[in-house]
Amino acid sequence: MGKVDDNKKQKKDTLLQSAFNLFTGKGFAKTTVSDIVKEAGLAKGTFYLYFKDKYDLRDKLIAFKAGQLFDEAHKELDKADIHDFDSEILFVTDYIVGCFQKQQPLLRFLAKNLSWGVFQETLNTTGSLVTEKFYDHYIESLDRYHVDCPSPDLMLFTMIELIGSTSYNCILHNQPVSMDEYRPYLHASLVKIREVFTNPQ
Amino acid sequence: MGKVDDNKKQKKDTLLQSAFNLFTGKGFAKTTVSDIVKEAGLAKGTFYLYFKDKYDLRDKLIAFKAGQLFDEAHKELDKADIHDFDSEILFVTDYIVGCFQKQQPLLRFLAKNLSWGVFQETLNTTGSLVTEKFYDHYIESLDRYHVDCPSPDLMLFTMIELIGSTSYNCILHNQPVSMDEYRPYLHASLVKIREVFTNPQ
Amino acid sequence: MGKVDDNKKQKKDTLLQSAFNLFTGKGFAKTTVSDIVKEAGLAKGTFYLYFKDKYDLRDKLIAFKAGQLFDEAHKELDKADIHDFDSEILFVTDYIVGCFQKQQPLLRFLAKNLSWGVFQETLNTTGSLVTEKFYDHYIESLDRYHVDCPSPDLMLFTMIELIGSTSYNCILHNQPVSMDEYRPYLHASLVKIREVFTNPQ
Amino acid sequence: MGKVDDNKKQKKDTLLQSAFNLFTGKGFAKTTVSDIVKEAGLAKGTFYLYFKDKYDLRDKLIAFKAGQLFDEAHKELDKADIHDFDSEILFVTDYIVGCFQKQQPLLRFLAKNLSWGVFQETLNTTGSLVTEKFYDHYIESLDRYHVDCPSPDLMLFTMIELIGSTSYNCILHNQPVSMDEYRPYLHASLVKIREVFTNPQ
DNA sequence: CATGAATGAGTATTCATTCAT
DNA sequence: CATGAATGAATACTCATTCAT
Repeated sequence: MGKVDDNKKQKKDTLLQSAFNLFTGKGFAKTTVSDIVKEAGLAKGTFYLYFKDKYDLRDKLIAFKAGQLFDEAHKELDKADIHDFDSEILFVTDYIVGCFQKQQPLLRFLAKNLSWGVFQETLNTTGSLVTEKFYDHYIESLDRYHVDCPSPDLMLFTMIELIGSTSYNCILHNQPVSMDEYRPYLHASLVKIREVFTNPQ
Repeated sequence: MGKVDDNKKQKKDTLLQSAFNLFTGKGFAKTTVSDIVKEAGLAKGTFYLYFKDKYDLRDKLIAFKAGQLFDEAHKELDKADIHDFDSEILFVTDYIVGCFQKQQPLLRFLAKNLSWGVFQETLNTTGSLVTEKFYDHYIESLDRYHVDCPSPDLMLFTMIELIGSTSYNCILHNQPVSMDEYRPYLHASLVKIREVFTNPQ
Repeated sequence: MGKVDDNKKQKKDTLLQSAFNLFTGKGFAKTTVSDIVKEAGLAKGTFYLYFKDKYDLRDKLIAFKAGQLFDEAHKELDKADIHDFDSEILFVTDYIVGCFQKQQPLLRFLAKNLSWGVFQETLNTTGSLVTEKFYDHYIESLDRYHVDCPSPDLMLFTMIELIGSTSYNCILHNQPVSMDEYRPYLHASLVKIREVFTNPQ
Repeated sequence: MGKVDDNKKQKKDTLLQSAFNLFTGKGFAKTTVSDIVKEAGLAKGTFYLYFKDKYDLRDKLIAFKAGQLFDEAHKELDKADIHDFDSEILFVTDYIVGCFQKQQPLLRFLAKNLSWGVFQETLNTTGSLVTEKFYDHYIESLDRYHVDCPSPDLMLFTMIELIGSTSYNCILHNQPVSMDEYRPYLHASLVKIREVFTNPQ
């Protein structure tokens, strides 16, 4: 990668980061392209060199941030001392929920976008293979712990949807209860969902 | 209610209906107040006699449409010949999912707004008590079928979130599978969630 | 016509006149919609209430100005004491050429647009019947002076094209000669063209 | 001319040709410098090595294309077996009109630019002497056929203007009639114009 | 010579909102 | 109450031009 390409990558990243700050700060709708380039310290035209429009940037940003989140969760999981499948699920759940609690703007932005669609997209769109690693680990864990799960995708889908949508309400609006109060129920529900999708050995 | 009030109510409803058509047709962001009044056959100024702005109308519309949906589900449930709690849950689930399948624009609009927040809002905001009836029925059913559920709100919340977010993906994008393929898993998951929140007798 | 309609007509005319001043002053391409509304003392949005865009205004302006020119020529012809067909032709020619000499910006604007296409357009587009009167007079004159002209449209077309395009060069650029020097040749050519299209009696 | 110069000439020609395709395709105003260099497969900066701006290129292109047209007409005339002055005029007229009919984009581009001004310009601007040859031939023919024409430039001017502006309407818009229908009248008019500018022997 | 990333002034166009009728 | 003409701030997007490589 030459000097020019380095420079280009850096410009693009600056735009993405500036946009993220603004989107999480004042919301997507109220953020203008002018705001973004001003924050990034670049010229208006430069924006259009890297993104088709504001929506294009947003989509790429969602995929990027979601991928990043799964990647971090995966890394932490590797470090942790866990020896059964359910514990892995709950660990990742807690990690993601913890991130959301610490970074509510991130949650607000990813909001209800943390769904299967994005999960798929991060796999394909992102140059990096971050989500792929996470997914591979998931599949391997099923095998490692001898979990007989005929439809692993559907199980993962169900869990991600439940985590995402309950986080939104409990963390951002404390509705119907805070996430700390809800977490035990979420854990129990996830384990039960695991039961639905797996056969006893 | 006098003739004038009738007239006013009718204008408001016309605006709501026109807005719904446009929001589901070309999306909220791309729908302008001009579009709405043109579709409604009213003057621009008239809009502001009934709504503060586009966002005000949208919020009222979400509450209205969501309330309507629950109300219909409730009415159908009353007509049906059902004699246990889980069957009631699955009946309502199937009714709502069925509506979404038939009216995908409705799903797209309510989309991920069909959450606890809206559910609460319909209870308070809407003049009508539609959702209240649905909620009362739910509480009564727990009692009628002797279901020992210490946190009925949390159970309802968990179910609504799961139904809403999985519908979005399975119905609108057939991702990861179609709703018809996913429904058995959704049913099983809901029953398991019911177990999480209830104590055996 | 009510007060409001009067007001609207006046706004539209103000925009047309302001645009004409600017188009003839600094050229069509360099005139912006902002310039036009500023000159007219109106708001930007008002422009789009009356015209689709700058091009729409230009087209309407060409038709309007061309029609006006023919109308004036026709009125002057009515006043003049002329008793044969060729004299009428030369009188109108001189009148139009005279206008162009006095109002070179008008010539520059109408430029090579003073062609059969515009002539037709003024007949249809303009609400007024100005050009129609001119055309009717032309047809009647052929009859009045017993001129046997099987294709009056083609004759008029040929003359208008020749007058328009030679005016452009001779008046605006004095190329190849000034209009005063060229006029005798133009007259002679027009009379000869009349001969081409008419049968001797 | 060295290899480098060849290369330069070729780049310039590529730009001219690309611009011509685009100008005739989507119009001058809507064609951008970016479009031109993309079509030419060159870099943006390269454009400015050869032309001052888009307008500079256009002017050179008009002169070039018009000169080319006259040059071809002249060459064909040389090959043809023609023995009187009027026939030469009509031959050239038919050749030019024929080109326009076959290449309507060319007509649209040269459009009303095919005037005395351009004719003059091609004589001076173009490095080549193409138009000069055409003009010399014209002057020589007057002499050869003993045509007594005191103002040859004015005669040529009148004819070119008439041919150009009638072609525009009849060929591009079939207004007021098609060129095939109009051609006899054009011929007759040109011969009559010749009469205007020449003295009988 | 050639490149193409970067620039940022410039422009068209939209649209929520007001208010005189 | 209802209207819809008028407003003008706000914004997206373009594109000619430059200049470091």
